[in-house]
Amino acid sequence: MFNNRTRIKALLAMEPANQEITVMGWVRTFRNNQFIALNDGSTNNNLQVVVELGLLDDATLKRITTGASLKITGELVASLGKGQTVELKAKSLEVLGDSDAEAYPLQPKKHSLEFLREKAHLRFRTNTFGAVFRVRHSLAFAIHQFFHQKGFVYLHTPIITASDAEGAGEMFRVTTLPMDGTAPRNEDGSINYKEDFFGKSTNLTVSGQLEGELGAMAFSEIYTFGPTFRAENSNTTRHLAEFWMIEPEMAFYDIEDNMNLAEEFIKFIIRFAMDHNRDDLEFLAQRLAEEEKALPQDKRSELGLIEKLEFVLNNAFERITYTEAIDILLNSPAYKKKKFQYEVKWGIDLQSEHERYLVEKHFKKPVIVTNYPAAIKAFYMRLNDGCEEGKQTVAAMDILAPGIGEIVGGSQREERLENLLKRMEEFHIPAAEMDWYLDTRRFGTVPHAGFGLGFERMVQFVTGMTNIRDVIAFARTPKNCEF
RNA sequence: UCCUCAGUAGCUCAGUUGGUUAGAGCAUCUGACUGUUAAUCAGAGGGUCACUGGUUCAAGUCCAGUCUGAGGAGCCA
Repeated sequence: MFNNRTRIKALLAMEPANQEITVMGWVRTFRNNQFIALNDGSTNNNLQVVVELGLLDDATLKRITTGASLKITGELVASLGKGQTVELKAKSLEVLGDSDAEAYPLQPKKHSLEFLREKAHLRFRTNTFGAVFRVRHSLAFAIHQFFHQKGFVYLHTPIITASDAEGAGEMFRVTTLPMDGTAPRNEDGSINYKEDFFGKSTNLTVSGQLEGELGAMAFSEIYTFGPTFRAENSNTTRHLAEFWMIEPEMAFYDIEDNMNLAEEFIKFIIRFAMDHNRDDLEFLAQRLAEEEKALPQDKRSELGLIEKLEFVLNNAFERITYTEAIDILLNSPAYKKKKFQYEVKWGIDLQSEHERYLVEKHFKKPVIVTNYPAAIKAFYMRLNDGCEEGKQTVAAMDILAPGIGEIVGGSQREERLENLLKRMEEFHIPAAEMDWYLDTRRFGTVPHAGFGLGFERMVQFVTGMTNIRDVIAFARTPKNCEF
């Protein structure tokens, strides 16, 4: 019977009245042969367990090492020491699992994030990663709550897909054919995928959007929240080969409705984490402030983590069109001083340096950029009517966040069959393979819109972690698939 | 994939213009102490200087290649 234990989070909130309590957890540090800092993951705060002299024999005392798991029964009393209000006076202590102090990699000291990335199987046991993953959980939970209360249907779109028309990046191939050169061939020497498991060439999904649109054409509003795979050789602090994405898709929404939903959504989940993970966020804020002390003045954040999140909650996102964004860049001191590496003119895709300037220097808050040139955006985005000759735009919207860059990419979808077919032709997408998708425009098409939010980027934004590999349990990146 | 930087003890790092036996703090182990807060004090052990090759009387240090990591860029969420 193990479930009579009290979780440390609950215990720390109790009034001490010499009540008998059983706790279980892992030793963070054992001081003075007398004070155990015990953590069970329910909170970042450790419980101080006091082991009085003579309670345990020397052999047992020696087994209380960093990382060991313990079951302790004792009395909850007001603490005599300064660092905590309550502590557990042990009456009995059982070592559930030993932890060889010489072999256990985590020491009661500060470790680098790079080192902990290599010990990802143990890093949940540190303060920083404990906080990050509790916040990650809260954000995930809040996402379901937000959409559920709005009547959205959670749709599980497929992980394996035969569609390669999304154009959202390089894909991972899924096959059961042998890789030793003996796979069946066509007459022209190419691989014969008719012999493969699904009878065609298949991949891991890069987006659930197209399937999501099918759902929206029946339920009115759906969202997906699942893993997404991109085989890009990206080595950055904001890319993963396997990441989680939230993709709401709404019938009877235009681009304006889409932006309103995205902004409300982001604020809701941040608010949820602020309300439910205050301790964790305060710890992370402190960690970040400590980290930034080492940076030169101009590289430090103007606001602390909590202040940044509060600022986002209390201010409307800036909304500008792509054309306005270009004008701002062209009139910026940075442009006039030739600080930009890449050319700025109408028609370019905004580079990281441009997005950063808009978000971090000019507006200093999240910015929604809309109405991008049609030439640089996906085929399914709705063509805007009445555009100037040579300046055709689409009803796209990207939300740019300080420090992260693009956190949301979305659009109103092209619901007019003729326009969609024309765009697919321009993008060399074979309409025959997309017949199922085109049926939504043939049978009861409606104005609709949606967006994709990169979950890990959102977790980065809320926790202040600068490397995306530190906000997912076991990161998959080029040349790295441990655990 | 491109650019830049880095790889020395379990961890974080120092190591001079190439020159004897490669150092520190923390961790670990042993002992002391016992109301500590990353406890403290004393002592001890711990190294294929990423790997391969080259230059040299002599390489942790110089050169070339490879691998790994970090930051930035591109691709994007």
